[in-house]
Amino acid sequence: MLYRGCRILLTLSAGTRWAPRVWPQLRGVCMASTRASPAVFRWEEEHYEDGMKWKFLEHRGPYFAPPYEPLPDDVSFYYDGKPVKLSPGAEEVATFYGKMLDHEYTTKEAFQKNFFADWREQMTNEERKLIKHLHKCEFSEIHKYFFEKNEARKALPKEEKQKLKEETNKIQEEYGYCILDGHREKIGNFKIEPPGLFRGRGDHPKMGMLKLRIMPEDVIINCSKESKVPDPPPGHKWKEVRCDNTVTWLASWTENIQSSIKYIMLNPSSKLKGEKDWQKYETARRLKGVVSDIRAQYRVDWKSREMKKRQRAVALYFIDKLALRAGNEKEEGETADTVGCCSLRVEHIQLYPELDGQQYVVEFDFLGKDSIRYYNKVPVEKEVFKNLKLFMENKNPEDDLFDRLNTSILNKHLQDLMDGLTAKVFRTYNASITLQNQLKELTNGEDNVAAKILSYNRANRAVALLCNHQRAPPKTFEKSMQNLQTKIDAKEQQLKEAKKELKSAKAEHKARKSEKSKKEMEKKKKQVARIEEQLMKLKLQATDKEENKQIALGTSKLNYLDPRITVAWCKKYGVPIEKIYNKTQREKFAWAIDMTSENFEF
DNA sequence: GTAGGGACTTGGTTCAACATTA
DNA sequence: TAATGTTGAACCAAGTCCCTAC
Repeated sequence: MLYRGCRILLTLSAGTRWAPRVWPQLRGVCMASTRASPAVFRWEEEHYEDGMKWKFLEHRGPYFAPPYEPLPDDVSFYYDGKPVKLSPGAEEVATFYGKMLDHEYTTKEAFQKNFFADWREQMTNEERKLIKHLHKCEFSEIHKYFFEKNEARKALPKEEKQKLKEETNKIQEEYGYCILDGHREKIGNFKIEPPGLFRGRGDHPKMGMLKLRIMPEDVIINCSKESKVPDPPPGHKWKEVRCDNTVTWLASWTENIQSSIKYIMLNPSSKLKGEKDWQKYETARRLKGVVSDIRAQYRVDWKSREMKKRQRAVALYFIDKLALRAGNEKEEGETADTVGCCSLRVEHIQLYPELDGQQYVVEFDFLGKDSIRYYNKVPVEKEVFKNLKLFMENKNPEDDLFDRLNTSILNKHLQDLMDGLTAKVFRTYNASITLQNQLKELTNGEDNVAAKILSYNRANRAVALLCNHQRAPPKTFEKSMQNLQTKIDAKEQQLKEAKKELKSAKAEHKARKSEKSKKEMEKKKKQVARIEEQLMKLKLQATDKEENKQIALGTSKLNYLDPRITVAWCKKYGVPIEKIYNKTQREKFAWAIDMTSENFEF
């Protein structure tokens, strides 16, 4: 077994390029390949005790949001038609609302109500006495001011923009990296979230509430004892400086909306995150080995005498077959009303003994994570159908479907079936195995690269569909589809003409049989072939786009698909990895790109 | 078993940068 | 060169799962 922290020393031999960046526990698997890397890394012999994530951690602390800049005098807020100069605190909150005026949020009652209540808390006594109704408030000048400011920024001359960019880069350089066990690692989110109005998704009861400004006094710093503790901004102090090497965060604070903790953590390209990711897929691969036993077991459990067991078995069947999320309980009234498998309610499913020629159909209709609708009609086994009927007996629509089950019970059971198994592993496993199977099915080795990429995207799409990863169709979708069609039409016309020219060149050659006429004919032939290829590329592009309209591929690519499947596929079929993974994705999956051969099997 | 806190992953939207077209 | 379309990165909300205290 490979282990953390074994020594790796890479040297360059003549003829090789830079050695690959290698993580300790990947030793032996990845030595074969090389890839461009800015440096040769040497990992010292490190022994990490149980639960220890690092030995040395040093960083600059978080980057704070810029302070509030008051509005210029010629920009006014109006109440009941009269201009009112607000106190800085109240004015800042007013600008949060004013900026959002053209957003749908501000039309929602809950948003308005929450905003107004929190805004009034920031007002002075006099302001509170005066400003009593939101509908008498006029933010349009504020809105206009920020809109124009934004436009002006966009219209800045090149040099000015360049200057701004350099400043951003400087901040990134200074705050965006840390030193972890001797290596400079990129931080994911080094900026503290600026104050604003909370934008909860779906029907969130807290939307519009004021997200307070975070001060250094709210922030806990985590770094090692031997490191230089980051300086708080002048005149300020940290809430606490601690040294906890059993966690991976560099800084944290508690936000005021849900009083949950927010963290500053490393970028996915870091060793720490990469190792965890790799581990995740290894767990999913272990599930592959036992999944048939587990499936056999839950089928048996459908007939158990214990109601609890039956519910557990049916829920697990859904999680396995439909890739549903676990479905933790949520505090009522604190968040949008969304559910996952274990928290499904009677009202979320409909049973049809027969539907559209199929038997035992279950219709799911509920809001899942991020209030994304899950709608699906699924034929199920007779036993499942009977059980569901039983679970629903004598219940109200708003009652829990699985009243004897929760995620903790389910996960405890799964832990007994396989070490490290939890509900979400099924999603990872089913997503990855689907990709692998679809790629096998859809890829044609004879195809050109463009067609292979379409096949890949189709396989990716099958996974996104399984996981219900949706997106709002892009605003420009119809138009860009039209543009593409125009291009296709033009290309077809071009092809028609080229074919005509070829035909006459052929006739010409038949008549003359000269070297020159032959050359001319060959030239036309090549031209036709070229245009045909271009046309096919465009058509593939159009198909791809159409099929992608409402489906988001990114989430599965980033979180569910074992990158080694993709890397192996690229190698096997000669598709450059850059065609599938962009720069960020290649950085995140560097471990997989390094270690995977074309023979990899998930 | 259950409530609540804590750490970490997953997720869609928005914004900015880049590429292409008019 | 400006306008427009496309892609990638940033953002931060919303999940999962684990642990502890009762």
